[in-house]
Amino acid sequence: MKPRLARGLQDILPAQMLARQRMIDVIRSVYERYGFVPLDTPAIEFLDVLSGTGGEEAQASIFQVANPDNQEVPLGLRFDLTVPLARVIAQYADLPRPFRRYQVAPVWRADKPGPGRFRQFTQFDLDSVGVKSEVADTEIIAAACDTLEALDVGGFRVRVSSRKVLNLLMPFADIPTEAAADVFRVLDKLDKLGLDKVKLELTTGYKDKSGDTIRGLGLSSAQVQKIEQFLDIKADKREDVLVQIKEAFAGLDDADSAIGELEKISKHLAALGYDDDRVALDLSIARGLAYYTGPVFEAVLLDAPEYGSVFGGGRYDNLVMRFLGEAAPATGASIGVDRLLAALVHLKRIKLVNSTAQVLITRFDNDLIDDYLAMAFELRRAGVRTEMYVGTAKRVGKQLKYADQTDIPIAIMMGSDEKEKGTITIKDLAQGREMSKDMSGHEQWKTERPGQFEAPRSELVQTIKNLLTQIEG
RNA sequence: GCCGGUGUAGCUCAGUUGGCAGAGCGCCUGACUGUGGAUCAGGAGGUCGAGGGUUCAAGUCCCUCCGCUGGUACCA
Repeated sequence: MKPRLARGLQDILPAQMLARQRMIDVIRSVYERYGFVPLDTPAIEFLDVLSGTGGEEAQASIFQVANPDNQEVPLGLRFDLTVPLARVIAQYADLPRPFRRYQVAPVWRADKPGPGRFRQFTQFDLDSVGVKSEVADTEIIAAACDTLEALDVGGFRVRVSSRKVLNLLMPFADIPTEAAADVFRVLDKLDKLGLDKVKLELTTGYKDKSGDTIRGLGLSSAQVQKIEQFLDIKADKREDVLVQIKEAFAGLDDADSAIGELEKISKHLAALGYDDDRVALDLSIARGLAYYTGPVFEAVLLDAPEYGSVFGGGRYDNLVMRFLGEAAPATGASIGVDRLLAALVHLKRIKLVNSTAQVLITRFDNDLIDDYLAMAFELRRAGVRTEMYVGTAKRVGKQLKYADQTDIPIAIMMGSDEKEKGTITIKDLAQGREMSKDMSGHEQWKTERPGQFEAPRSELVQTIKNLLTQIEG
């Protein structure tokens, strides 16, 4: 049997897993600071529970699971965390409302995999169910900002739009409402394709590089002109954008309430200190749009825009109705954990390391094994993450190399010399590596022993703790 | 899903009109029997993605499948 994985699946090896866990811990702590509570649901749901919203095409990208009890009732793997949340809301009538929950879990989509796009990936979701007010949307957007800041991602921008405001485009450009989904799907490509191609796709269509025919929507030039006018609505300041929107859509039905929503969110955010440089109003984001009903937003990293949206969400007031019959207003956001991690590694804002241990105790002399064990457990009991070398390499050189390869910063050595003196030899591997750059030959290396010093055995814990604070700054 | 590119050592890749399977880095061993770096000397490591076909002969040409990749469609 050849070891292999099915298409679009990946293993997450320790170095990446460690970075990812740290990321998840940070996100969780931000969400709990907002008072959100955790939820978990099974990976497997009834297929009809999953596929209700999207119709038949939606089913195409659901992984189906054979039902061992009844083949007539098929099962599937969840493709997001929002639909299971809607089911939970509808199923547990006595859950407190508002229900504000976070959930981090893998989801599956049987789409074509691409770079940074897998068939199993982990989402970290945050949702408020049962709140109609814009305050809930504001909190979600603020939490997105706080999360990105806590993750130290560098520059980012949250772009906020609104499904309701976008809907105004239809009467504004005199386009039938049935065409809305198609128009938005095309407009969503603006970033990727540029205005010229988008215009072609709105009207006559064109042939792309690979020779594929892109079907046009057949809009008139007057309609496209109106769309262009709409796309011209942009400004650095949220207030200026709001003024432009109001001007453009004055007099249209529902314009006041749609715009009012955005205005309130913008004002709340301003009061909290989330300024124009972090949160912008930008009508060019459409976010798939399928189940969104109100404000929508997404966040991009300014230094890695090619990674696309790393954080996105919006209001979806009708999703729960499917199960419940009554409306349950909801708003939320989702982080693509693996995509964000990939972007941060790319930006060198996360360093991948291969070990959890801070200290490696080398096995210098097998007769002293009990001394080594004693040191290891002394450090562990003091809270220092410690590994005693348990591999087969007898030579200390190899053991040090192992520490190097696994990114363990400190090595401890104790042979009979030290034992007699009551001391230990401590090596700061990173410092030694740094100092060795200026060394001429092996003799100097041997005599100077860079990054290495002796300390009394009795002061083991304190010495290591001091060195760790020094290293980890 | 559709159109194209690509697959050779752990990694990055070279490989001529079809004619003995290669390099750099990494890894292992030693110089250095109490020390990760550097230097030097050796060494291991490949069913050339898989299967089939053409040929005296296939990494090289042809077909099918799989993976990766660029574009496109989809993305609840």
